[in-house]
Amino acid sequence: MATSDQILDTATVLLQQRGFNAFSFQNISQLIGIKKASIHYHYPTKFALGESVMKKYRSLHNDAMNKISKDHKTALKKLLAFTDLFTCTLGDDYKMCPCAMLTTDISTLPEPIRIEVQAFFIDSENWLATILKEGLKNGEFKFEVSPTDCARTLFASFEGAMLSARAFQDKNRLNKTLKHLVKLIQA
Amino acid sequence: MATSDQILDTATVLLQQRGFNAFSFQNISQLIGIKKASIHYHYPTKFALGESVMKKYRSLHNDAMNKISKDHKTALKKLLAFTDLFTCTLGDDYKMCPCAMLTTDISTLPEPIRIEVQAFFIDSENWLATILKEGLKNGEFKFEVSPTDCARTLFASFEGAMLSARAFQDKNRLNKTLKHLVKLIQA
DNA sequence: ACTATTCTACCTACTAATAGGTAGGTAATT
DNA sequence: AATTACCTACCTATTAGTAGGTAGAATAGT
Repeated sequence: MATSDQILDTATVLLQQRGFNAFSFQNISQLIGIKKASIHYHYPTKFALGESVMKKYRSLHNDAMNKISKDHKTALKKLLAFTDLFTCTLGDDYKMCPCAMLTTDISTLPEPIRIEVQAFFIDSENWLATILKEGLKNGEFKFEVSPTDCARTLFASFEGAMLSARAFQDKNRLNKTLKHLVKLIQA
Repeated sequence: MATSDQILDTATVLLQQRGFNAFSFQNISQLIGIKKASIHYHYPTKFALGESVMKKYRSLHNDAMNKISKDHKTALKKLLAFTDLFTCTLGDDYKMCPCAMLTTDISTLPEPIRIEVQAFFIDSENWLATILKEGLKNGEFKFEVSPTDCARTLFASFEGAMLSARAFQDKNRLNKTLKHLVKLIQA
């Protein structure tokens, strides 16, 4: 794998595990076996690296959502597949979504990263709103707010559920809450 | 106000705004007008300070919950008053709950702080579960999971809603989601 | 009541480690 | 000859934390 991708992937995991202000160029360099200064050749600043991390993560996340739209027929199955993304992200080491990590750090971050974080929220919420509209129309779901507002509630709640699971190192906290939230909007 | 309390309160706000790994003893000392080294007299280490912050915040939070239990009659009104705590915490500068901040930072924190963070979750969830049980019994609420699981879902979702509001600097994102979540369990 | 001692709550001055970032060189590839 | 992808060596700023000193208040002994 290209060094720039190794840097990006390592930074992504460190961000998910520790947060933006708790990992360093030295951490990355030691993990992939290059010198600290060499990272600056690929990413001039830490902020630039952070922005690239978020851009790639968002792109992969959009790919995953598109795949779900293709692979599943019912709105419910699509929504459940979406919740699986959170379970996968949490993994065995209780990694957070980079978007949630950067949101807590947001007051220390420059505008380009903030915009990427918001874009991640918006992409996810838009995809969810589409699925919710679909499920509302064909009677799979019921909810009394707009699909947009319901999507915002679900996405924020999913992120919160990850946080809770992380605090207790307990995957059940995530899985149970995901299932419960889906049940709450089922017709 | 006693210096140790000034330090504690300043640290609390800095934690809520920036996260544990993005504020320093120097930040605190400059804000309250003492020397950096003097903070170590009151709190030997940054971790000790963090633990004290969380202990005081949890204590005040428990007081607030007890007051709600006394001041309101119906379970619904108690739950709504609870959601107001989140709105107040967010404030005008989009502060997060210290518990959520420390949860993202948790892999960089020692055991005593982790225990405090978990205790904050548990205190909140237990209080919520009591209110939910009450509302379920008298027909104010309906939900198909245990009060404990429902409490966990609600609390995690509330924290997620704060995160979302912070990402967009938009209080509506918090308020709408809080209202929506309450509505979802109303009978 | 007066003195001696101890304690409180700071201070200045320092340390070792680490942070992000830069300058300039080099070996291999194009 | 120029470009790519690194390297060594360095910079300045900042970090948490420590050592040791000091002014003033509280306490104890006579």
